[in-house]
Amino acid sequence: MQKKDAFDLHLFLPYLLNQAAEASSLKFQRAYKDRYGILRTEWRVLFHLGIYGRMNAKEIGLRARIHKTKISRAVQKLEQRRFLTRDTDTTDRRLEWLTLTPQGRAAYDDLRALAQSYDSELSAALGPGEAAALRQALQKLADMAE
Amino acid sequence: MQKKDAFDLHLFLPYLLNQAAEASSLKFQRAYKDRYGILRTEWRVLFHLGIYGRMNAKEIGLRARIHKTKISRAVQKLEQRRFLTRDTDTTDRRLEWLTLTPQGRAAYDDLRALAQSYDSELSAALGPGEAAALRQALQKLADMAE
DNA sequence: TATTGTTATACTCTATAACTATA
DNA sequence: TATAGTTATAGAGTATAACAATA
Repeated sequence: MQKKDAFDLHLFLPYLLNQAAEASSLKFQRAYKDRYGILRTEWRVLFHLGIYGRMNAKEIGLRARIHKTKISRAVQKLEQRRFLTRDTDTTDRRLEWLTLTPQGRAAYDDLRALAQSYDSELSAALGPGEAAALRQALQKLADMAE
Repeated sequence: MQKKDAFDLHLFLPYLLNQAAEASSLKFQRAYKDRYGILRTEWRVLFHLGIYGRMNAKEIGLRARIHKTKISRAVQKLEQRRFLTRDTDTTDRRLEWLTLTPQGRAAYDDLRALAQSYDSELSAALGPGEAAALRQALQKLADMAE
């Protein structure tokens, strides 16, 4: 029996979101780490280049809401692993265009397939309607903090 | 126009969950940090003691799924801030019973009220039905990783 | 002066092994 | 031997200020 002012921590959204995010990230995290030795920001940058093609750091930062310092370091790592190449823009030499190498694209293709099947697995566990509703609610929350 | 094999990163559940968790945690995180100078694990331990009363580290770890080393450090910090006291169990001297001090309870009461109003705010932004469905889906995901 | 990207630095969070003291 | 809790250490993630090069 609970008191009038009872508070259920396990229903508190920020707490619950963290638990779910951590649990659902673990499996995928191990995959990109074990297979390619990359970290969170690095796979996110890899995916942006895989999905949208050639981009510069600024654009990636805007789309993924990642700070430029994180991107800078992730790009260095991905370059060291020969997953991307950098080309200075010819008219504005502050800009660097990033492109996946064949190796980078192969890693992306592999991880994307994995992400897709893992996402399907999670969606199936939730049920299709529930999964769609979940995505919508999460996007609302993510956008609130703009 | 998207290719057949297009993958929308922003619909990938682990990614989306992280974005929403981070966004929704920020505001509350600043509150407990600015007001009481405590960190994530510390407020979680504080809340467990506030909600359930006297507990030992093991019990907190089981309920909150926090590793014992994290709890150990959080308890030390909370003790330094005079938010809790430790009492060795009389029959099994390996056990330490943790109890909030009046200061600890005051901090809990303050933060709990804040958490409640923040949670209401988030729920209202989502709509009541959607918020309930969200909580249910998140609990399913959090429990999957047991 | 403003912008793109880099470097330095500090703090937060997580994971694991090894340890103590008790049982 | 097993358990409750501690310490040490490393790795991963985040945040911010200051900087160089270019516009």
